[in-house]
Formats: sequence, C-alpha cells, structure tokens
Amino acid sequence: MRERSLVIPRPSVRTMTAAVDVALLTPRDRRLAVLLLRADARARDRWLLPWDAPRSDESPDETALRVARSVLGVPPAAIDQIGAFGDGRRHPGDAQLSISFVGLVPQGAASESIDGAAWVEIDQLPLLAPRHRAVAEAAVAAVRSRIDQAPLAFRLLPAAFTLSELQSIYELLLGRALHKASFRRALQAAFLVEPTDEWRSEGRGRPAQLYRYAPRRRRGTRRGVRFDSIA
Amino acid sequence: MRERSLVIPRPSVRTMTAAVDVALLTPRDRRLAVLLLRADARARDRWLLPWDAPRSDESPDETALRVARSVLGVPPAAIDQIGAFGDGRRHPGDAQLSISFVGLVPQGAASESIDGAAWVEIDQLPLLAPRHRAVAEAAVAAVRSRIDQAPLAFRLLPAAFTLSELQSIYELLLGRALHKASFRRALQAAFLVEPTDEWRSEGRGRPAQLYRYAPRRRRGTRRGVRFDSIA
DNA sequence: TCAATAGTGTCTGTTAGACATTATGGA
DNA sequence: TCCATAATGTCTAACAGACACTATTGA
Repeated sequence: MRERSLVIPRPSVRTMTAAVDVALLTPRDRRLAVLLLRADARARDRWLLPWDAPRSDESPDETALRVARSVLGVPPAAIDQIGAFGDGRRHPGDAQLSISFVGLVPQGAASESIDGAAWVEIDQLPLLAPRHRAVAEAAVAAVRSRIDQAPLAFRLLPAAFTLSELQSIYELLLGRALHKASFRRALQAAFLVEPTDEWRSEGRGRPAQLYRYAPRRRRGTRRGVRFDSIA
Repeated sequence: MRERSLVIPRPSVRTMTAAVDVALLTPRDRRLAVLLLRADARARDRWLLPWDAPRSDESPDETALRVARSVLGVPPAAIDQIGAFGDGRRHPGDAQLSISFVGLVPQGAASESIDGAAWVEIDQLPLLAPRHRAVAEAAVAAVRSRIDQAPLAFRLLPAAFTLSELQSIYELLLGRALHKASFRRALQAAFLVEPTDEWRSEGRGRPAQLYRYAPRRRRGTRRGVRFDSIA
C-alpha cells in the first residue's frame, strides 16, 4: 500500500457506467438535422442517438468514430467532443456518464435510407431519453459557438460548393441572414476558398461557380477585440 | 431480459474508473498560473492537479466545485467543463477516464500560502502525470477560445478593477497587445462596465479609476462574419 | 419576354488603429 | 522638475452594409 501524504490525502478513483453518445448533424432544407435511430423496430415513436460503450483499450474518440462509421457507413467529415454529461437525466442504457460527441456530415452525403435511422430537424426532436435530448441540443450549441473558430461550415458541405450554399450554411448556424456582397468580400479577403472551373445550374437563374475549401494563409491584420458577443 | 430489436442491436454500458480533474487558473505577473498540489510531502518535484472521484449521487460538476472549494477555501469565480480525457495518457490515480474542469480565480484572491499547493505559470509546468498535463493545457486553451464568447476576463479580476488591468487580462488571454484607445472605445460601446467613484494609485503615474462589471444591454448592431480566426 | 439567381461596382456611415495631447500623481 | 501612467480627441484607412447594376440561365 502506498504511503499517504500528511498534507494532501490521495484520492482514489470510482467505477462508473459510461457510454459514448454521438449526435451526427447535417444540413437539410435550410435546417440542421440530427441522425436518430429507432429504439425498437416495433416502437415507432421511440428514438435514440447512436451510442455504444467504449471497448477495452479504446479511447472515447475512437469509440465515437466507430459508432459514427457504423451508422453512416463512412466516417463523418468531422467529429468533436462536446463534453461529459453525468447529471440525473436518464440515459437509454442507464449509463451514469455520457461522453458525448458531435459529428458533421456533408450536405447530400447523408443517404436517406439508413435502415432504422432517420434525419430529424433539431427543432422537431421526438420523444428521446432526457440525456440524449441534452446531448443533441449541446451538439447544436457547440457547432454554433465554434463556427467562427474552426472551418466547420466546410465540413457540412461537399468538396465542391457554391458560395450561396456556403452562405446558407453560415446563416443556418448563425441564425441570421448575411449580406451577400459583404460575405463574399470577407471570404475573398480571408483566402479560404478557391474557384474551380466547374459551374452548376440549379433550376432557373444564372449557374453558380463551384468553389473548394483551400485555406491559403492568414492575413496579417488581426483586428481588435469584439465585445459584442459577450453576455 | 429485454427484447432486442432485429434492426439495431441495443448496446450495453461498460464500467470504467473515473476521476474529476480541476485546473484552477489565475493571472499572476502578466502570466496565467495554475494551482498544483504536491503529490507527496517528501517528493518535492512531483505535482498533481486537484482531483477526486465523484461521490455517489454527485454529478461531475458538483464534484468539480467541491474539489475547487476544498483547495481554495472558497468557490472559484467560475467553473466550466473542458471535456473527458480517456486516451492512454496516465492519470495519477490511474483513472481510465478524466472528466476535466477549468476554474477561474480572481487576481489577488489566490492566497499565496495554501498548504502543499502552489501557483505555477502555465509555461513552466513541472513534472506532472501526462493526463494532468493535457488537462492543464486544455484548460488554458478552453479559456483562450471562450474569451470572446463569455465574460471570462471579469472572472479573473476582483469586483473592482482598472481598465488597464482588464486590458492586461485580455492581452494575457489573447496573447497579443491591444490598442488602448480602441479597447476602451469598444468596451464603452458594449456597455459591459460602469465606473465606480473610487480611484487607485499604483506607484507612479496618474491614478486609475476603478470600474465594475455591469453588463447593461446588447447593442443592436451584430456585424458580419469574421473569417479571420478560422484556420 | 419575364423570373430568378449569380456576381460585382460604388457609395456611405462606422470603426480600428495611429498619433497627439492633456491630466495627474510619484520620484 | 521629470517621468510614468491614465484618459481622451482627432485623423485616416479599412470595412460593413445598402443599393444598384450587369450576367446568365430556365420557363
């Protein structure tokens, strides 16, 4: 047995039941949608987030990636940890601890007909275990709050996209309309995208040039602090 | 035993050993410092972050607050979850899972002489279990990335502070110098602080007026997207 | 032709940063 | 007095947002 310091008692760990929950998000019809699994083939109106327990010698990140792949068939474009939920809210597997992740799936890459699964708009979540509802809501909040820190918007789009599509993603995540000319000017100044030589015509109107995400360099400016977003 | 769906195999949870790790941060001498505990009264050069296992019926947040209080004597000015670390990096209690938190302690409120503890600048971390080093670094990164989303800077200052002190905190967290006049203009426009009728004289120079954090209202403007911070 | 969308040029009010200046204390 | 710091006014370049306009397709 180890000696203990007189000053600081050495704590000991506790065992808890743990699960990894994954909220996969994709843009659909100008809204964000999350992938839900039917809880039971018979219960039509009971749903779950994809989840599993970590296997031995598997880190939570690896578990999350495995869960996402098993549901989507392919890995998501991005996957990030949201946090650990361990309050009283019930988990479908009765895990004491939920290590939760958000994954981003490009628009259109989400095959419609995953067996027993459905993309559901985040404003219209059905009956869901309270823990899973909290995870889904935290996933959306996490993406919204990180949109201006990481190139998340590009993870919600295919490799080639129009600038209007990109602006739509930003408007979706920011929850407000943006000015077209300003958006493009700022985008051009940031050297984040480059045009391809392809064009896409959708319905009426002039065809749009396709762009790809190609961050080149950071501009030197780095303007001052913005207190606007602070509560 | 529960019936299992034919479509979706119902996962089951796994038990893991878990700990709650807390990185307490305070500004010291134009640097960020983290509170470390001596691992052992005899081993002078082995250190730990404050940590403990969650008690039964205690959420991780409650555990973190309890750990922080027990070390500081008082609750921290803010405490937020960073994430769950569960990779191979070793934890001092050999926990498989670390639920980690960052707590903010106002400048000066950190009593110097907590028995067996020391504030250490984050650039000069001593020998530390790899998991704890990762947590400490993630704590700093989390505060830095949230500085423009939440009024964290005010949690690192006492209730009354000078504008130069506030600017120092921002410079500390942003890692770059700010323009004084611009900083104050932006601050005034955001209605985040109000002057008190007290002044403080430190060494030479004109005494500075003390301000307090008093967010009044959000300005209506909400300007456009900034791509600068995106990689 | 009209409708709809893409993309761009110009104007204007706002703002960030530079600079200068005044204010006020301690050494 | 000199020096250091606080606090503020002014100027300018950059930028955000409004608006108008052209371009290009399908109906």
